[in-house]
Amino acid sequence: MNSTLRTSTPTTKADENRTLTECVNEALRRDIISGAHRPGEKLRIEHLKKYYSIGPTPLREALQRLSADGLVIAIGNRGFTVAPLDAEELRDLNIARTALEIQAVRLSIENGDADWEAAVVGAAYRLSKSDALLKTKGDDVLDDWVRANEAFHLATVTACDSQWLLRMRDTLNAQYERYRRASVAVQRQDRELAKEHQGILDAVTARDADRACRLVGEHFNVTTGTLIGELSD
Amino acid sequence: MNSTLRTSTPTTKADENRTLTECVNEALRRDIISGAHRPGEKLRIEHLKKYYSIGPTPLREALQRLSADGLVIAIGNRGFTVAPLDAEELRDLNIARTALEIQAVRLSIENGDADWEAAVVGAAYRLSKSDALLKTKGDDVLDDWVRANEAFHLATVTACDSQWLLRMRDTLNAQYERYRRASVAVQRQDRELAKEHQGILDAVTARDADRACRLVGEHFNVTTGTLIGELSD
DNA sequence: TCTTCATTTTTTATCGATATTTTGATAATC
DNA sequence: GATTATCAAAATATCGATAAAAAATGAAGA
Repeated sequence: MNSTLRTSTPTTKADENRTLTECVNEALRRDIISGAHRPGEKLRIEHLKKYYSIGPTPLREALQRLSADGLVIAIGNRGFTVAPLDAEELRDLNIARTALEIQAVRLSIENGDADWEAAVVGAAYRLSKSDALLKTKGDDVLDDWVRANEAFHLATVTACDSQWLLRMRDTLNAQYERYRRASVAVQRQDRELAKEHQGILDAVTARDADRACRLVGEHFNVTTGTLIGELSD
Repeated sequence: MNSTLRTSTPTTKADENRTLTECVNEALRRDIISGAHRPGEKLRIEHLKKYYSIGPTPLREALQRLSADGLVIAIGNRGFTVAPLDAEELRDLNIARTALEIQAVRLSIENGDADWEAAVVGAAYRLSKSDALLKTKGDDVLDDWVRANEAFHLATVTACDSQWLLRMRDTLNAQYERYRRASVAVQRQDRELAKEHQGILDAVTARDADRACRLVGEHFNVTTGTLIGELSD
């Protein structure tokens, strides 16, 4: 029943059993995070209807959900826009996501079992491969690196045993990803990202929560600093 | 144009300029937090249509927004239910909200100016009055106490200078408030709540961030412990 | 008595049409 | 010339109706 929505990935079998609201919600989310819909852009219902080949009702429902997530700004009687990007907000965002990440890492180190630790080591190894590849090749491996990077950081927090912590973290990560994608600095690997990740891994396997949290905080601050610098240009 | 939605508060002037989606969203939110719609309850569109005297479209839009906030569970083709309450989730929730609150308090103490400090003192004084009243009288002052309590804690964090931190905090507070309301322990003032609040105030005015964070964390844990104990009965 | 399957009923999801509101352009007034 | 008023055009919000899906009902067979 569901037709393929105008976005990169083709319709999967899983889509069959989904409502149009869910499909268009995910498509819009992807397109906003990836930058296909640019920050500040007006999201006109009539336009989106054609773009995603869908009626106005599921569209509006998806937009309402996204506005609760902060990816879309909804103003009564004045429609919807993509949430804008702004250097000051990025600083703000980094504060909140660091608070959540650090607590999640701390709890994971306290609670995590051997399987968790192994998964972290695996994700770190995967990321180190992608890191190395990124230095030689260019854009084509960037998507892979972004996924591996996210997967590594996610692995470090999965044992925290708090769904709410992870949920809030997800929400903020989606926001943060927009800033990362909007930047060209992801390609410029001036920093020794690999070493920072290795340091975090070492602290995690040593079960040194304080050190791990400190390193994660610094890691986030450096990344954010780079992005802010670029955004202020 | 907007008719009064079936909820306690009467239509205010501000309502005039709001969309029905916004109105019903707030009404539903209030009614879910207050417990008028009980945890786990099925939210049937047909029923709500009559209850709030409104069409299905703004209703569904509001429900989608609330599901992004976690107050409502939306399952495709199976409609909406009020998110259930559960002792394990409360523990989880408390972890996340404590992480945010503590970081917000720490930043507020670092950034807050004299005006902020004065506002905290004022809110604490207001709360102490309500605290005292609660010991003698009963339910009729409970709403006032809930407001004063929330206002005090909010005052301690407003200078944190991170909208995202405050936004996430709001989301989790709404959830937490449901557990508080579902409990009868709010009335049982066994604990020396007033003293705990006084301790937090002292630490804040002394600009002792570490002590303030520790006290807030303990304060949250004790409150949550009481609620969990009651929920497990 | 318990399944299984078909049928009915209820509930949910979606569309198309309409009413309302805002925006933009043009004319009128100070 | 700047400001306000008026109207037309566009966009948004909302409703009622319909299509689609799930749940409930009940009959037939083991």
